[in-house]
Amino acid sequence: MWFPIDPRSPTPIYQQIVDGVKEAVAKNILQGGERLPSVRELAGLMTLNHNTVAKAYQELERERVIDVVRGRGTFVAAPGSRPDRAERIVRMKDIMKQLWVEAHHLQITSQDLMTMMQDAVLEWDQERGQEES
Amino acid sequence: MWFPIDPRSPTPIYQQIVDGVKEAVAKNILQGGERLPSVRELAGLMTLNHNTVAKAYQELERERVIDVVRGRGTFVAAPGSRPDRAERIVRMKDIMKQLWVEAHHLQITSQDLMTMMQDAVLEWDQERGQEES
Amino acid sequence: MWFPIDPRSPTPIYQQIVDGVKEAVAKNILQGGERLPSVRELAGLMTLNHNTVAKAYQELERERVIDVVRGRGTFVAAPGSRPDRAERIVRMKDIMKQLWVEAHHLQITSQDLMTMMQDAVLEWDQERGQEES
Amino acid sequence: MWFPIDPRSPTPIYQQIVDGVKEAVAKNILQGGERLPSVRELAGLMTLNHNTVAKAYQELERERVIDVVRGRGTFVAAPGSRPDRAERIVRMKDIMKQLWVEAHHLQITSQDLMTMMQDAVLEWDQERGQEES
DNA sequence: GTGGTCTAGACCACC
DNA sequence: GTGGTCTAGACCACC
Repeated sequence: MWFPIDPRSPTPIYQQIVDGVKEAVAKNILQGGERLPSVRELAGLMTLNHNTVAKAYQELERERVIDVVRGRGTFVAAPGSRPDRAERIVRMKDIMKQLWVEAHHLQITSQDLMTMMQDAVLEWDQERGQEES
Repeated sequence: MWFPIDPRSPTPIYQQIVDGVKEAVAKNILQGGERLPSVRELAGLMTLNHNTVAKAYQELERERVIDVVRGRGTFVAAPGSRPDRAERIVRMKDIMKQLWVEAHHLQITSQDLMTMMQDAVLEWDQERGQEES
Repeated sequence: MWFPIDPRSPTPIYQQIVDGVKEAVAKNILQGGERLPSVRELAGLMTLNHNTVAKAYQELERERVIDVVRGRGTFVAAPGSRPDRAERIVRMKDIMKQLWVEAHHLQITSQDLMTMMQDAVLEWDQERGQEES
Repeated sequence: MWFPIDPRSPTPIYQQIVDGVKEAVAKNILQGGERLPSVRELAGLMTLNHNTVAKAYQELERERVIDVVRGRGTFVAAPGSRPDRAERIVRMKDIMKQLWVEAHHLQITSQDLMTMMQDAVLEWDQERGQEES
């Protein structure tokens, strides 16, 4: 498990961790049931404050991406255990709209946008396939 | 021209204005050369401080979405005058990845994602078409 | 005589006129004694407010670049009639420093800066030579 | 770190801070990784409002001169992390032309201009050398 | 403690 | 009238 942290980014560090873990899960780099490093381990590895990592884990647990089991450790949630579908669908529409707005400012037609998206998705799906257990 | 502002959102108000104007331009609700309300007019209409609106307009000018002519007013930029393509392409890939990651957490297949995107794009393109001058 | 005006630039329009006239004089496109268009003529040609042009001419007269003769017209000053040397030397040092600072942020060595400057100066001197009366 | 602020200058105060920091970095008075005073510290030292300093820091971050790490502080960027070369080269040509135009109005020959520039550059390079770590 | 945002209100340059 | 800047002071998220 690894992902880059940019301390200079306007995105808070804890959010970058949240995004990084979610991406790793989406790509199957982290798989259901797999153990994550403890808060203090990860903080050590990334030279971050352990409060920052703890906050990221709390957010990931709230989003049902991971399960924190007191005294045992932190694990990637089984895919079945992630509901809050409504919230995510709203969020997806939001991201789709952002994408469409940016495309138009770039003077990219909707058709070209769909092609670009298709290509990118194929690429990420392949990365994901390679990690398949 | 109108878009809702949520003062309690974690997204800063000035950023909501930036996003709102960019969306309106992408949807052809605001067209090239069209005049925007003055900083103080818009502030009055939205019951915001003029500084907040001014900050939004400055950001929109930096992104080449609008042209600010001191002493005269603020205008939607002609489509041709918006470069910084490289920066926007990077941004688009970023948004596409976010979308793909969220989809996987929702257990939406890439194929379903493409279908949802297709539908949404059709819908927005239609809204845009209706505003065509 | 011609130079482009960018109404979108943060540089005030009257300042752009001042800069444009000064550049034309430095390049010998405008020569000592030559008549400039009247305030209203130039305003008409450039579709600007005549107040803007008048302000530019006032500034050019203050800097002794032009002579405004009431009832007769406006003329490029003879080279001899431009003192205020002290003020200009201060200004030159200022511009030189800006140039040096920008170069360092660009990671251009002072030696390369001098070479670039040499090349640019040769080019402008040639343009100037072609206009020689 | 120090530079004078002239509250009556037409150059906005926040821009004077931007210019001052950039000059200090070019002169090695501020070195890569070095911590700048916090927004409120600098505001206190200069008896300015913290918003004015914050605006300057935001502009310096946009120009990649400094790194702002939220909640931690503000640091001079490593020299490697400053791209936007194209934009800066355009800006340099601009400044070079201004210099050349001013020189001609002062009736300084191009040759004398190059000599003055050479001398000034030597002087600033020496200041810079003395700060070398 | 760190930077970021926002309101309120004043003042300025430019048109 | 137009946008831009600045102070004063409050409040917020993040470390």
